[in-house]
Amino acid sequence: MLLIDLARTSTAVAADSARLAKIRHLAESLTRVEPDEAEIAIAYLSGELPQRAVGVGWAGLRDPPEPRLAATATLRQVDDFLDRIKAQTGPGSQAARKALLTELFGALTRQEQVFLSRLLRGELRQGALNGVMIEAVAKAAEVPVAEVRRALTLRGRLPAVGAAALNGGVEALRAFRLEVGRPVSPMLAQSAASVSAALARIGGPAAVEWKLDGVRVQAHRSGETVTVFTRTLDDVTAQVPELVEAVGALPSRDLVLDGEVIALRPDDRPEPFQITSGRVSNRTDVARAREKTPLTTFFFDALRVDGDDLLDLPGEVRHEALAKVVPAELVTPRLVTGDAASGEAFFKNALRGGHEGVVVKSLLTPYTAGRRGAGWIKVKPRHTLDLVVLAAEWGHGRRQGRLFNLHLGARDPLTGGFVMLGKTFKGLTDELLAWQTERLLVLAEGPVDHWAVTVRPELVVEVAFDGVQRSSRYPGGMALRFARVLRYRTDKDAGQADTVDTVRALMF
DNA sequence: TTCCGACAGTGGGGTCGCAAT
DNA sequence: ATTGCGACCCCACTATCGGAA
Repeated sequence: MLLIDLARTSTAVAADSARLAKIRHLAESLTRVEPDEAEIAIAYLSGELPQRAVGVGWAGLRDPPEPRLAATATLRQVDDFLDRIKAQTGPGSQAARKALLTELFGALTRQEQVFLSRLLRGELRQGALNGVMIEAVAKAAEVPVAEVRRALTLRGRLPAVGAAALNGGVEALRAFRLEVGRPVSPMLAQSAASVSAALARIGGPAAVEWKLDGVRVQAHRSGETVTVFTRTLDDVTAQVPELVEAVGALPSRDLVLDGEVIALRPDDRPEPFQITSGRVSNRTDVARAREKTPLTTFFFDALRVDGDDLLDLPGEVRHEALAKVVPAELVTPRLVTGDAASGEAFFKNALRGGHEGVVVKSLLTPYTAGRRGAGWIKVKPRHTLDLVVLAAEWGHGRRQGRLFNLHLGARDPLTGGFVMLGKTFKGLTDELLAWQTERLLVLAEGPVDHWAVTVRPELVVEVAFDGVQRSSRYPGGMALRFARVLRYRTDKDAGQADTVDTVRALMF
């Protein structure tokens, strides 16, 4: 199949807003693809690369060569090129990568260049990614969607699962099993404002568990071999020796466990997320990193124990299996209750320990990987501040022509000025977007360029956020985590905004 | 030789609008 | 009315390369 074929499909998918129409376009394309190119086609049309990442980003794609007029590149040829680009490492690799990229793009038409460039930047913007592709694969392969989902849960990668469906049908999909050593898509959680709300949504007794602000891990053990994967299914075994040792010491030799690693201080309070994250990412001197920042593991689920696959069993049954093979100190603290007051008390207790919040888990639901099912609901406290808009950036895509991303500042009583604490674009409705664009242009100070607009610091917004973290980016040395707009405070002027001192007090 | 800027990639994430159910 | 999905981006960190000091 030619790349232009996929580029055209992508354009058609983007042009139709109806999801079913997108699915039709994608499925039609998949029915025509050669068996040995199916994996590539599925990956490209769902915004992924078979190589995952090839070391090319925004900067490398800045000035492409003149396009060709005739489209001749096949999927296989493009894929081979990307393999070669990815393989470039060591001295001179940046130039070599750039040269290969130029050669590749020089062989493409304009439409192919645009498609591949978006794909490489991870900005396909056709309104169809994995979720829609699952349906398209099912349609093209004439198999039930549930079969595709089930296989995807167990295999984690849609291109591989989709190719199996197209080439081997239901039978090939049923051949996917939970395999020790091969990561499963992790189960994700919805969120709720309070434990009572979460319990109400679950509608019965539930497990309330500490939510630790660490890194999600999936540990596999087969015999003496332990492998550890992250949420995105990357292998981090070498980076977390503590976890490998802990799992290696368990009595069971056949395990798949779900949990979290976190750096704790000597008093058992958690380090800031930055510390845990940095430790897990460190690959150059793990031994020294471990000495300085040891990791602690907490498991909260078991997907397989001693030959039994537990994915389809109720949460509480899986937890019982977990508790049987994992000592209590390695199990995430939890409370099973149907009582809102006890649940809230447990939540407060987790916060007192310095933790992020809790996850409320149904006792009944199976391990529904990859989708934010209603089986798990996270609850975190919410802080709010009234901050001043210092500038705004223009939006993209559907937000084109609207001032979208706000620069937020707190009042500095010492200087009478404002200290920037971060940005946010979250929580803004279309209506609010239109209003703020108009309002901010009136307040514009200095040039209105294509990137951002600096404004007189007069507009006050109420912002919610999860916490304050240390920052080397911002002059105040702190940044808001997960900031989102709640509403404009038109009743307040900038002089009534919260101060940097208030923010600083929240940092510890 | 060492330092540092630029870039890519990955960790953590929330909220909106739309289509479909 | 509810749910699922994609789009829209945030900040922090590490690793790497390659040019400057």
